[in-house]
Amino acid sequence: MTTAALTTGRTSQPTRPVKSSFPAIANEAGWRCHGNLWSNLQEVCELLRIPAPAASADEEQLFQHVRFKAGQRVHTIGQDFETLYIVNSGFLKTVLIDEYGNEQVLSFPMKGDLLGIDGIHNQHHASEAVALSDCDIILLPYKTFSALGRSYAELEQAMFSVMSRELVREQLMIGMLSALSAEAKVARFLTSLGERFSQLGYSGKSFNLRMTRHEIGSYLGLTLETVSRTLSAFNELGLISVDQRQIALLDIHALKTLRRLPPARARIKISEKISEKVSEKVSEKVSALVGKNLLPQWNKEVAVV
Amino acid sequence: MTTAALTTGRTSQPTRPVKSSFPAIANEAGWRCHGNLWSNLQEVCELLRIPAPAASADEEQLFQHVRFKAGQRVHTIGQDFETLYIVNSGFLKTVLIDEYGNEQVLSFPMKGDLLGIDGIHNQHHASEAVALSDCDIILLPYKTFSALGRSYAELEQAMFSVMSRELVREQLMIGMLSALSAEAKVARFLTSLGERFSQLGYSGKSFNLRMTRHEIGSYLGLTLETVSRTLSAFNELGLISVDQRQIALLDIHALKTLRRLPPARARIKISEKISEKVSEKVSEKVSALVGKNLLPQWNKEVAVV
DNA sequence: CGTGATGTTGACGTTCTTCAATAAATGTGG
DNA sequence: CCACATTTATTGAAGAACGTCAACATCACG
Repeated sequence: MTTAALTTGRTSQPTRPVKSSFPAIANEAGWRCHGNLWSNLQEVCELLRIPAPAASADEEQLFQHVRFKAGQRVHTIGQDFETLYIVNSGFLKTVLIDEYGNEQVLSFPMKGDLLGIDGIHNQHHASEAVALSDCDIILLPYKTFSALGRSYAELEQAMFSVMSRELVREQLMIGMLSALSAEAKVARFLTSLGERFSQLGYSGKSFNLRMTRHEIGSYLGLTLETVSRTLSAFNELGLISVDQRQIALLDIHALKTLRRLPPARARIKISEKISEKVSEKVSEKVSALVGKNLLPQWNKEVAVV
Repeated sequence: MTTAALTTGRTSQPTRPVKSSFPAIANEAGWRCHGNLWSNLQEVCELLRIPAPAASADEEQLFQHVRFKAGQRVHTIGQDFETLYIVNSGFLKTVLIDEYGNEQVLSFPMKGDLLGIDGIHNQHHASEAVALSDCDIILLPYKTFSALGRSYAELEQAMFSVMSRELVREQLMIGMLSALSAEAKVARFLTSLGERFSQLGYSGKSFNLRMTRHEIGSYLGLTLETVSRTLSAFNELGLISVDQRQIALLDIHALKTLRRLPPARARIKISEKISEKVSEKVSEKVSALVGKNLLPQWNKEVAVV
């Protein structure tokens, strides 16, 4: 299908808001295929969204790029930890494998994300990073990084900040996993994906999912069927449009504030009413329903000493 | 109110551990009650289970202790980040507060745990730490820590390791939250608490819970009723004995490997059978049942490229 | 001793999973 | 390029697991 073709084309190399003024290397796909690419510290910092240390141009340190094909592993559980990884392009998942060999998806890293932090402790990786599309990854050998930290105190500081950021992200994930309904989980998953895409310069309202329903379900603590059903429900309500992995967010506000969908029988009425009116009213309708089943679980908790 | 005032007063302007020629003080509880206690870097590192840097005795740095009464907050959400905290004694919870004021428990720190990491990013705390019992906390002002890191590279390295450890812990938490049944969550919660206690030199088999059923439920993504019922079920099965907050773990192996309990009607038969036999057989019985409902959710996932 | 916080237990309902059947998409080898 | 197998996605029906509501018991604390 056209969709499919478009999708693959896009995942492998989306048109990039390039900062073309770079002298050494421009981030263009064509340049890479014949060999490796290298990035300097400044590029790395930019990618990680941390302030670059004032470059002392003499001791210019370069970092190697490595390409992974979809399905390949960047690192595996138990593997010796030697290097951190920064995603320059492509999409991945990180997973935990439990005692029975089942995957538990922990995150879906993309451009600008840092991989491998979990290996610092124990010198072994606790999780596994798998490429969901072809990826371009920058190697940041931990020894090199440590040495650099000694020269640039800001760098060390920035790395603490990145790790802290990651920790907060996981905390929010924990909160979401234990407190939200299936619908709310899926809704937030979609909006947060959208936000990440738009931060990278892509459309935050229309994008392709790089992962299967199963992987989404694992990430959110749901079954793939529940994910599929929830997406279908959102689609019927006009909150999103979904065709396989092609997603368009139609009512981001409703998705963000949604806590629980009305029961199916009530929903039918709504969509009937919708068909009578202009579709712009959907947002209001749904918003009105949002907040009905508020505080189903922790509502008795009051944050007072 | 008084609490709030106290909290703010204390956290907003903690007395700084100045470089003072204070004599080193032994960690005896009695010595503290009339005033503050101070710890040197070596004690701090010991507490954090990281290698202490070879002490250059001249620039001996001391860190102040602060005591918190049960219910007081060590830091609150949004508060400016100035210092890290190390638990020297006592029990706490860290919580997130959602948009409706509901608490989400993230962890139950105890002796040797590091608090406040989430504040490094953004310079504001993303979570709240509340004392569940009277606590003795060591202040580790971030500025001081950063400065020390410049002198002792190992210290910085160790701090990366601690943060990585924390990250891995949270990853495992995510895995547990999304993959396990209520029974398995409670069982693992108990055994992991036991392990932490025994690492601290207390009994790992018999201890007091410092938190309410509600807090456990929040931590595990369950309601307080489910927690209570599950504990009762374990009690009936002879896996634990529970009386209010006093817990004794009777069959740790079964608790660790348990995935799902047999339905209540089946359970009755078991306990009848048990009463006929010696209670030592409980473990085998339950173990036999464990593994029945294996792989209910992610079992079709195969980790192959 | 009484009051509020905490814990237990039951009955019931809803959400989500499980199982199953089918369809659509993707990849493979001829 | 087409048949084929494989993976992925959709949808339905049935039931289990867990949450909700409620009543009561117990504990902690002033």
